[in-house]
Amino acid sequence: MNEIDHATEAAWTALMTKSRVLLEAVETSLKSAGYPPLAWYDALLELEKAGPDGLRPFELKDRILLPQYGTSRLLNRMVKAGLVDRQDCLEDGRGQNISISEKGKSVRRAMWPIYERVLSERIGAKLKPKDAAQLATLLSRL
Amino acid sequence: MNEIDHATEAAWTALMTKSRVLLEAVETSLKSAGYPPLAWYDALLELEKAGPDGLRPFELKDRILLPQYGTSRLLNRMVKAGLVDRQDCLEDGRGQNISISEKGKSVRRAMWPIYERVLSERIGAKLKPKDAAQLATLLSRL
DNA sequence: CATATGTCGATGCATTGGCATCTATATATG
DNA sequence: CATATATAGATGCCAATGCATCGACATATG
Repeated sequence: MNEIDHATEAAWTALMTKSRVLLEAVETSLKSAGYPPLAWYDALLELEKAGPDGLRPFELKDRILLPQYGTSRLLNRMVKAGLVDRQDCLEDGRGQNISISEKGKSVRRAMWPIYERVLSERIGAKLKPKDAAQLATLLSRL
Repeated sequence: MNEIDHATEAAWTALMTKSRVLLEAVETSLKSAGYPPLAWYDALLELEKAGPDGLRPFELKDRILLPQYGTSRLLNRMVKAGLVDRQDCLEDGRGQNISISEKGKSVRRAMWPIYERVLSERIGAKLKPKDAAQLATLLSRL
């Protein structure tokens, strides 16, 4: 089997279109409020969830779906911006531990209302919770 | 209203994750088969659908969801690769007409089986047509 | 222990993308 | 018609990304 049916194509097209439009809406809102891109939020959130021990870069990259070099550079920028702390890893001489700083926490907290507002307007207002849940379920099967 | 419910958040997360993973799968397949990125396919398809008169760049940009400067540069590369032809626009001295070349048509045709295979494996095999249609419908409401 | 192989993270190089701005032409307005 | 404003498309500058590869350390294998 290889030919795709019309519904598959429609789902793909809608998936690409809407994800791009929504992502751009989020990015635009964050930027115009003076905040960093969404990728920074994702990284900050994962680091905050990981607790005070933080994460190794290779662990983080799997959670934020960024390539190894992309994660390396993102962390550089975030260190420079003072949002995360980098320290040498004791158990593994090659590695390092990344943890969120207080400033990082506060930036993440400040970004959330902006982010949430877009999601609320663009998704919450358009789909009842049941439909949103159904959407999530269908997507999770991909 | 501004607080988002759990289902909205789950839908958003799944939307971001799956769209990125699927897109990357498509891009990887195309690249490893020696073809250009998906954006080129999209542009070629729109130009082919537009017929022999082709499209003005500003028309194309709306259909492929690219910023003006992105479209300008994409077209540069595609002209250089010989996939599209650019000619001055008669009705508007500022503008130009872009049309797909024979080579462009054949490249698009050759890309499709690669593209389709990924969609088939990643979507068609996972969702019955009815579910895919349901997914498309839910997404279309966003 | 010595060597081969694997994993972690960084980086040089080239390509792509974002932003602001420019030129040229078109259209509107007095 | 003269001037102001708007639109089409290109581009300089800088930042971000992709790719390949590197150096450092870790682990497996003889």
